[in-house]
Amino acid sequence: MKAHQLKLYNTLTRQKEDFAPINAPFVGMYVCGPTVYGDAHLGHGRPAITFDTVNRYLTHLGYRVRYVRNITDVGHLTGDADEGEDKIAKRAKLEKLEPMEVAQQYTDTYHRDMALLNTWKPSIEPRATGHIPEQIALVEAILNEELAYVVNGSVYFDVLAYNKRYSYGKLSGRVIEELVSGGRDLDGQGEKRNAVDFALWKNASPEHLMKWPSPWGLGFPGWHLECTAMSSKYLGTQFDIHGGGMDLLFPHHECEIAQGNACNHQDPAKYWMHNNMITINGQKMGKSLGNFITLQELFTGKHPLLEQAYSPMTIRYFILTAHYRSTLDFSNEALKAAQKGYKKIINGLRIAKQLTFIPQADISLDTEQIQQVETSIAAAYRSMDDDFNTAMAIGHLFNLLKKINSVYTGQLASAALGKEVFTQLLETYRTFVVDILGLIEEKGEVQEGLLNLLLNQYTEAKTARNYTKVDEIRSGLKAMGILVKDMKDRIDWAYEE
RNA sequence: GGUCGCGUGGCCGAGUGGCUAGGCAGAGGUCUGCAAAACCUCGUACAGCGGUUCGAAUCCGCUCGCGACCUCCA
Repeated sequence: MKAHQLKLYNTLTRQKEDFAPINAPFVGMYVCGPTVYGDAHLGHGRPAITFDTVNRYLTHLGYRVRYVRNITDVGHLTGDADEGEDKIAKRAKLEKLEPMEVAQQYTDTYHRDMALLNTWKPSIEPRATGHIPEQIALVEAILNEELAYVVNGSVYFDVLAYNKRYSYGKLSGRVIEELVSGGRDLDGQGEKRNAVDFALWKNASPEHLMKWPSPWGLGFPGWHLECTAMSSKYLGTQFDIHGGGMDLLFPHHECEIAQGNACNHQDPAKYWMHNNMITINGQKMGKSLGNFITLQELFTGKHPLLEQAYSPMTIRYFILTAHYRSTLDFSNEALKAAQKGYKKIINGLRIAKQLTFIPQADISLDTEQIQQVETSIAAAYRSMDDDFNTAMAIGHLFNLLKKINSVYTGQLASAALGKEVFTQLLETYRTFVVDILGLIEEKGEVQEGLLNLLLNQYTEAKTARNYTKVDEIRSGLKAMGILVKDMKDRIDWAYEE
């Protein structure tokens, strides 16, 4: 294995930095998970796939990753600044269910969709409601530091007091004075001393469904607190990577940094990574805009904007063809192109599995071909080392695929590459596609035994020059998504692209 | 209004101061019973206007257009 200098873009410093884990070979990574009050949509797919790929690549490089991704099942309020209603409780009222029933239901569908997208499960997936004591302890610690205050059974973080000792706004680049003066919600400040303050603990009204006893009375934790509680519990007070969507940068992640410093006197994470948004017609796809498409709708094609269904692997491939820090625009055209690209990659995988090295004494090494292969392999790794540039890595994979296909069709002899390079070609391709990018063959209804029977018939008919029958079989299989490929010396098949 | 980012060929989407991104679509070719697949070749793009430079799509400035965050949001 070559030496890799992985670089990643750190939102905190706004530049690419050499990745150096605090305690190599161990890597601690925390990623903000979903609030389980609705079906997962494309926007949830992006961070899940992005950080799954980070996880996969770090693992590939030999790091031992502990990947923690939370489930938010309480504390997320609707409406403005700490004044709204709990999202899950709201949904529960609508559906006449227990809040935990709602949370369970959407946790299950989230897991189902994430499995379909072939994301690895997190090492630990903690729930906010399972960490109430830890969160209460944090509130007490922050109160002890005199960086929070109690009002009517609620506790608020005192941002101005904090900013005297630390620096609030360093992640998002906010300037505290502007936040204070230029704040928009002049009306709904309520109990807070200042609009920039945020809730650590909220007093629960009598009709509130989810509430716990605390030193300040019955209540529930503020949204930002859970991530601090769970990340520090499972990864320590300072860990390597904190990930999430760009929309969480402010205020959520900013508040996490503030809470971490207030309790532990250090920044919670060394590297902050943020994936960009998925847009639709140039606008962010999100719940607030109501323009989101759920993953299930994509998989089934049941949505007015969808011209057809797109498989989970097509979605995964689609997301990986863009760099994670770029916005990615949704369109049927782009999805269809992704579908074809994905099929091409996967057919290459099938082919790579079949190919073996054939020594041929009469064929000499082709240095130009060898160099092209070696260059592409190195470039694929370099792309991943450069802030997980999957889009570029995929480009190089297609170059490798061309070589594989050339060997497959007999246009390039494996002997011309030499055994070592040939083996490396197949191995690198497989490793990137399956292990790193997480693209796998989707279980089709293809029964290989039946298919081979048909293909034998096909070959027989062809030998007999019964082209009517040949065409019949070919078009019949095509209707089922199978392409028959007439090779020089044999018949093969592929998924239709 | 404040902060930040973006504008690449028909579409999507990478990118580095001079060296082919790639995919999809399209054209031609090889192969083929005909196709398909695969492979080879091709378009010669970087919002506009200035500037820095031997040389910029890549650096700087301005203009135009778009978006994100500032409020729950992946």
